[in-house]
Amino acid sequence: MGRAPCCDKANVKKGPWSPEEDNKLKSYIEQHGIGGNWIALPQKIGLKRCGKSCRLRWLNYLRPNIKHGGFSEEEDNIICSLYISIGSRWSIIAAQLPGRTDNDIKNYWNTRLKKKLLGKQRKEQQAARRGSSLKQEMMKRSGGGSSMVPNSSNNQNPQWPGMPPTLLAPIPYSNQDPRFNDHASIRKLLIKLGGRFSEADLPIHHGTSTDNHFANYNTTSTGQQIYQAVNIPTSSADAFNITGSATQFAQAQSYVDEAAELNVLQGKISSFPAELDPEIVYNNPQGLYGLEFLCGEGIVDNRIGTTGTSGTESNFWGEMSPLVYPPVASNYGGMQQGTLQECDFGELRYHRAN
DNA sequence: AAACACCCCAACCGCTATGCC
DNA sequence: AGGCATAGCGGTTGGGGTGTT
Repeated sequence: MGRAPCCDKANVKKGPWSPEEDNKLKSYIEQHGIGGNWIALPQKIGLKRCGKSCRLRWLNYLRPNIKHGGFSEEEDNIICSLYISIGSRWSIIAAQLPGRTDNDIKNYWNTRLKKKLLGKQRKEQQAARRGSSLKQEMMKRSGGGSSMVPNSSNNQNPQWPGMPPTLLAPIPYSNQDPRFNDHASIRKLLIKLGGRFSEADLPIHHGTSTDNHFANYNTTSTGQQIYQAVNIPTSSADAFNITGSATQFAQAQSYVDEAAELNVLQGKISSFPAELDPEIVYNNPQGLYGLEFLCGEGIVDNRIGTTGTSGTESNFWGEMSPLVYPPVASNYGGMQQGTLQECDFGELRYHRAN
C-alpha cells in the first residue's frame, strides 16, 4: 500500500513554470508570506500546481538573492571540503554558501565538480604510471630489488609525512568503474587528492561565461585548504556563517558536533604510523579487516587487494580519511568514555580492547 | 545543414523528519 | 503515545541547449 499523494495529480500542472505562474507565486508570497502551508497555497492563488512544486520553485528560483551559476573557487573549495566531511547533505552545504540552493549545488557537483575531480585522478594515475615505469627502468639498470619492501628513502609521502607512499597510491580509474559512481568512493578520492584540482583537470569544457571563474584557479592550493575549511567549524560555531533557517543552523551544528567528535576519534587513529605499525597492516590483512573504514578502502585495495566494498552511506563516518582530521587531544577522554561506546564501531572496540 | 551525442539544470518523486492533534 | 499532515531532503529524470560529426 503506497503513501497517499500530497495533491490531486490529475488536476495539477507539471513541467516548466510560465512567467505568469512565477509572478503569481512571487507576488503572493512577497505580500502574504507562505502562511505555513505550502499545500494550501496554490489553491489560494489559483495555481494548478502541487504545493511541493510551489515550494521548490520559490526556494530554488523565485526567492530573493538567489545566485545561479558562476561558482567561485572559494565556493568550490567549500563544497569539496564539506562533501568530505558530511557527504551529500546538500542543504547543509547550501547553508554555508549565501544565495546558493541545495539543488544548485547538487547539480553543480554532479555535473562539474565531480568530473573535475575525476579528471585530476586520471592525471595523477598517468603521472604515477610514468613514474612507475621510470622506476622499473632504474631498477633494471641498478640490478633490481625487492618490490615487496618499500625503499626506506621512499617510505615517506611528501604530502603527508609519516604516511607510507603505498597508502596514497593512485586508484585505478575508468569511467566505467562502478567504484567511482558512488559518493563514498568520490569522497575518498577527493580526500586522497587533498582537494586539489584545477581547470586544466576538467575533462570537458563548455566554454560558457559561467566558466570564467575557473580561469584564476589556484593550482597550488593544497590539502591544507581542505583541512582548514573542514576544521574551522569544529572550533567555533561562528565560523559557520549560517544564512539559512534556525533549523538549518541547528542541524548543521549537530553535524559540526559530530565532526568534532570524529576529530577526536580520528585524532587517535591519525597517529596510525606510530600506533598501527605499517608492517602489521601490510602483513596481517586479517588484523586490518574491519579497520579499512578508518583508513579508506583504497588503502586496503591497493596494498592487500581484498576488502568488502559496501559503498553505502551506512558507514559514512567511518569512511572518512584520518588524513583530513588531525589529532585533537582535548576531547579525547570524553570520547573514550562517551561517544565511542555508543558508536557501532565493533571492530574499533575490538582493536582498542586488544 | 542535418543528425546525433552530450551536458546542464529545472522539476519531479519518494522517502524521512517534524509538528500538531 | 500514536496517527496524520506537512515540510524538507536527496536522488533521479527529462527536455532544451550546445557541441560534434
